[in-house]
Amino acid sequence: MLTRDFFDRPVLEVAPELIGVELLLEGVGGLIVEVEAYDQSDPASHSFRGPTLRNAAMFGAPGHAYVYKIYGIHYCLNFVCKPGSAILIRAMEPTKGLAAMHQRRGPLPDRQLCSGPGKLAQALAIDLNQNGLSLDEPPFALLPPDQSHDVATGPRIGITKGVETPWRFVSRGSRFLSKPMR
DNA sequence: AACTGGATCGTCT
DNA sequence: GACGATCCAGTTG
Repeated sequence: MLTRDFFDRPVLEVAPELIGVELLLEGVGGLIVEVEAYDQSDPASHSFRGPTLRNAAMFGAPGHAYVYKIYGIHYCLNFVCKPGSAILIRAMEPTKGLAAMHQRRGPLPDRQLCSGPGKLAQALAIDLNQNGLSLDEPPFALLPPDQSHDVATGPRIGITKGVETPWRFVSRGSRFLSKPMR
């Protein structure tokens, strides 16, 4: 299990180490293949203008979930690191509970089940009920990688500020990314 | 393959 | 009152 100490470090140190980690919610999930880092100095981050009701979890204890709703439709899952910083989980390679994920996402190819932050949240049935939950106890489980992964870095996706900041981390060559890297 | 617009609503200005 | 750390379907090339 990945415990609080793992997350109580600089967000740029933690983010690449999440590639290959198995994320499960109620036993359903897969291997993390794409993440993005956000911190308080970053104009693209929800924490940039300080604590609010929505981003409260981002300023809480490390090792907890920060979930928010975007565009009135989708949910996105983050892992909180040091206060004001978090890592957006953007894509996974499905490994466990494929039937449950297909039930929630529809009869899609496996590579499209979790290939984006909103898709991943839908596949795992994540909503605001998970906001603020600890990542080292049920319903969550985080298991360390059993192989090493080649991590590639590049600019983040879908933002309008901090566009050049290369804080996107992906498993190089993975077929399960939200978008190919560069 | 690349781009466009629509869906839909909580949060902050 | 505008906008977003998105997704999908439709159109165009």
